[in-house]
Amino acid sequence: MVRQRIQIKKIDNVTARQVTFSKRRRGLIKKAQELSTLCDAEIGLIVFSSTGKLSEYSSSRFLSLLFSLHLSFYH
Amino acid sequence: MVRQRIQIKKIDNVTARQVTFSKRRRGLIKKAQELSTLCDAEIGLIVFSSTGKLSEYSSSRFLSLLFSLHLSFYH
DNA sequence: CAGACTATCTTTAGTTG
DNA sequence: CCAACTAAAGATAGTCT
Repeated sequence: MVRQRIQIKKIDNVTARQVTFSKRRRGLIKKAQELSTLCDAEIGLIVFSSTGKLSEYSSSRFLSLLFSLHLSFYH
Repeated sequence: MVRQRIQIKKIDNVTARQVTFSKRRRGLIKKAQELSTLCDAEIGLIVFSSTGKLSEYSSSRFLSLLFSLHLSFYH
């Protein structure tokens, strides 16, 4: 996306992959936050990195919304 | 983000909010796909619009990964 | 290995059809 | 309501420290 536009395929170099992961994960979460705020949407996002680390984002009412859906499913 | 930089707060006009929602939802899912591919990450994304519509994205092995975790949690 | 920088690419707000 | 366009803002690959 820059200097040279990159191809969207797995980055082989482990270090480069981790760097890109941390930059883009931040970007993705920011975009999710913005969409949630601008459009009043409820968003849940879960990311497992290839090294097994977990990242998550959920908008303020996402989890309670899920829980309500869960309740209405069972009752 | 453009012409005039917008503030990140809820868009009042319903039509404008829906248009922005559909543009940005597409962008968000694209970014999620790219992160998954580039960095070999497993990603799950759930979006409830303010009108109650559901959108989702999950990378190829995300759901089976969740299911494995579920199994190992209960056994 | 984490942060700062920046040239360049991508996304998108506003507009028009 | 949808799609195309475009100028401007935002994201980021590569680099350097």
